[in-house]
Amino acid sequence: MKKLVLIDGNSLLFRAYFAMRPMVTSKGMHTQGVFAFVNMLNKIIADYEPSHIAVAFDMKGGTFRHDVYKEYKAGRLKTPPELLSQIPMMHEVLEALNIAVIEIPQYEADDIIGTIAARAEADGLDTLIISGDKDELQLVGPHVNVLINKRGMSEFDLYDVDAMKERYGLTPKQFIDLKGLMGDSSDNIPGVPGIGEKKGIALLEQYGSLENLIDHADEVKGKMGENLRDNIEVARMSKWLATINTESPVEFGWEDLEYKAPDMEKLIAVYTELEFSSFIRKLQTGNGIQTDLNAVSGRADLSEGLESIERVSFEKFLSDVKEGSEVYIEAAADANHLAEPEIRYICLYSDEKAVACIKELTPMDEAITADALANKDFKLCGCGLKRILYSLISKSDSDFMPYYDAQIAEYLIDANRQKYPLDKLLLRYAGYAADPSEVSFLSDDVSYKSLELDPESLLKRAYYVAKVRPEQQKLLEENGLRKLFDGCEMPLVLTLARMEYAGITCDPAILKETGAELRESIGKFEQSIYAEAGREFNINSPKQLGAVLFDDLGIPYPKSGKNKSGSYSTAADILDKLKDDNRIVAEVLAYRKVAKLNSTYVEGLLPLIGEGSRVRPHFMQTVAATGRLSCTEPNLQNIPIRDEYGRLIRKAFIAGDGDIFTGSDYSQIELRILAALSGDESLIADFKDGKDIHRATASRVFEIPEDEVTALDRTRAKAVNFGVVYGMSGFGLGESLNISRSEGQKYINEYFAKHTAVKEYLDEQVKSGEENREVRTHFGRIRKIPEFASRKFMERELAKRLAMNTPIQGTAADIIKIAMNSVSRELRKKGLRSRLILQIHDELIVEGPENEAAEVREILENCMMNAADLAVDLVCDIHTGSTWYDLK
DNA sequence: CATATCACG
DNA sequence: ACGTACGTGATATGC
Repeated sequence: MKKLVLIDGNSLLFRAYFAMRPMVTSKGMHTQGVFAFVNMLNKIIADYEPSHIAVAFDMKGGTFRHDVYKEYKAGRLKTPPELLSQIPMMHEVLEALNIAVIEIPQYEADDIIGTIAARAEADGLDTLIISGDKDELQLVGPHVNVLINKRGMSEFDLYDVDAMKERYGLTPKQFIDLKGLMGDSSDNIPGVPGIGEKKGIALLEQYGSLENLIDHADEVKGKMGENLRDNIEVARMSKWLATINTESPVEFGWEDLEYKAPDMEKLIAVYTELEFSSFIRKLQTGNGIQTDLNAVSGRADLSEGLESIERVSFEKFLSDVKEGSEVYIEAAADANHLAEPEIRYICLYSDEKAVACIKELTPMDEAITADALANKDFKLCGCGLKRILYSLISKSDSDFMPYYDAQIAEYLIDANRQKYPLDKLLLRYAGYAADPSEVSFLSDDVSYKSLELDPESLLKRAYYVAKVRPEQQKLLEENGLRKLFDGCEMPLVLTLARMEYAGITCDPAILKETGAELRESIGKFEQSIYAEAGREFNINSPKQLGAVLFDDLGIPYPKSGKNKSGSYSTAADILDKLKDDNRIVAEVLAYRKVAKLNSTYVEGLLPLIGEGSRVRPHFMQTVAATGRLSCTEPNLQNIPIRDEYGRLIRKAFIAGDGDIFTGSDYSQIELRILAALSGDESLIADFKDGKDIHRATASRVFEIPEDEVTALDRTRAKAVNFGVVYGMSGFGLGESLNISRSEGQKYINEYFAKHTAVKEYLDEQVKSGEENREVRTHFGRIRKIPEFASRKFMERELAKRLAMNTPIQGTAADIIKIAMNSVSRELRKKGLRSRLILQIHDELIVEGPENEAAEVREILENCMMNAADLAVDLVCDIHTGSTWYDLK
């Protein structure tokens, strides 16, 4: 039996687009519609095994229906440009898949499908029609079934004649009559007023067809009968509009529609452009389609290049490749942050000379090798260089030069990505679909397993980075990111490696002592809470806690709804409102504080203390979308400070013998940046005059003299200042100040009335952000904001806030990164033993001998103040102390 | 593995 | 007409 599949391209692509979260390629193409469509297509073909297949599309311009009724489909929302641009892509994919695409001017996809289905019926083919809307149900017949896509992309309803009867009580032909009566608001087909699906079906059950109903229109009673008699012509036209034309001028032969194997070369090219790596991998692992991918995917080219590399010894490599050359490097180096790292192999590759070496190292020659490498001043290229540099600097105090890191480059191109695996970069920039067997050593968490990798795989990585680089670098340059990359991010790779290797001493004895006190405190609160509750339960379980507080004890829940999982929120801001009236609530809050300190900052930290009692965190350079760093294992950027009790944790972090910490933090850096970027005269003047910015803001906004500003005024102004940076809403401000939404909004309005330049600046960020779907920091760092294209209100609102916040937070991140590089460089240049050890977003901490502290202070101040030249000065507060706690 | 909570800037 | 301030990481619970 021959089986035909007919697909309504427009309606399914539309469905596919809205069923998926946005997918955007590195070049900014939106692809989720095509992706979901192809996914569905693959499934249909696998499940249904058609002998013939075609996809019909609507064409631009009017249809024969518009000639009769020009309001046809009027009032439709404009198709989003992100979807529109996917229609030509879809055509390309279908062409590569060798699936017939049919479109005819003046006719809709429905008509094409109806016509082909009619011909199929006559010629004895079984037809399956797939669509996203129900118009096609009228085509159902003994040999024609219709699949209607429900929400998601994987769920479908199958309609045959019986299913039609069951669902609507109608024959497929009567379905057209129903449309004539009820109309169709999405196509702007009027129908008879007052008749919807229910009444329409009832009438058709009684009279059989629209025509017969019209003949007996007099019999219909009441208002409905009146409406019907007044709209007979409307009903006739509506039915005509809704009728699919099964005699459209489609010219085809069945041989044109035969299902054939895809054009692999074309398909891989298209998938590559769309960055559909998972589809390409599926093609490779077979999945029904057999082909020689080596020949078409470009892999042959890469492996040929790889094989033609001349292999030399490490010594010969150093003598052949001249000093200062670009060298691609990879290493089996574990960058162990608990003990001294180990380097087992080093691979070097010169793309220019097409030579490579693999050197196996023993603990004996690690240092000599690292020194020898450093002496050549190579420009080091790789993917994830920080790990390699960490291990190299642990063996040699020489200088190394990170020059091109593909992971960092990709982060600058698109900071929203969660991971930057080399196989994705290869596909994107070298058109090379990695073999599944390669994916494991191309993933971006090789740092955890690099020691187990065989040297050939390491060399492959180095070589692949060289193949990624040309196109990636081009994109970097086209986006104006080269300066940020060369001048800031690449030097930072080494700066961070040095910071990580330095680490900070954390005294486990002090920590354990604190832990003992905390555990005692936890026990006391537990007993007291159990006593008040009348029973024991798990206080750490928000679910159980909510039940105890709001059900058992009957404390009134101060919020309107419950949260999404249907339980009470027991978050601190909720409990805060209840703690004065309920002793148990206050105790729960206190319990939470000590429990948090113990689990995260005592128990969590202890196992991360390594050799020499030092903790060595990982500063992550490609995580935060704004350009900030993040810090893990342990996260030393969120060690408690706000509460005195938590702050005591910092006493465990102590400077080395004879050493001292010097910490320097930028004063109000984000508000200074806001003042500078917006050019707001009053803010700039406040900073020039060295004023307390929150007090000055309160004075101006609330129109009271500065010396009459109360503590409450200042608190409120401070919240407003925070709010401005976050892209605040009346609600958000209200929430943070425990005032009403409208009162919050009032403050915002008053703030903007006094700071029109700030208002204009933020509006401009939103406007250009919306236009370009991205914003930039002062130093040109890009954050793409695809949320602007969302059809969800909430996400579009988020997009606006991101557009306001990112340039500010990101510029601050740029500035401190620049400062870090110069601090690190200066300290080494001056031959000091002091080293940069921590960065906490607006603060740098240096550790070193006490007798260097004065010079360190000067270096910190100079480097931090001069990191940027803005309309507002950058000011730092500097402190010293022998523990982190004392750094205040 | 997702959710809730809470630590920091 | 919709839910709500920006950016992170670690821990515990519970499906």
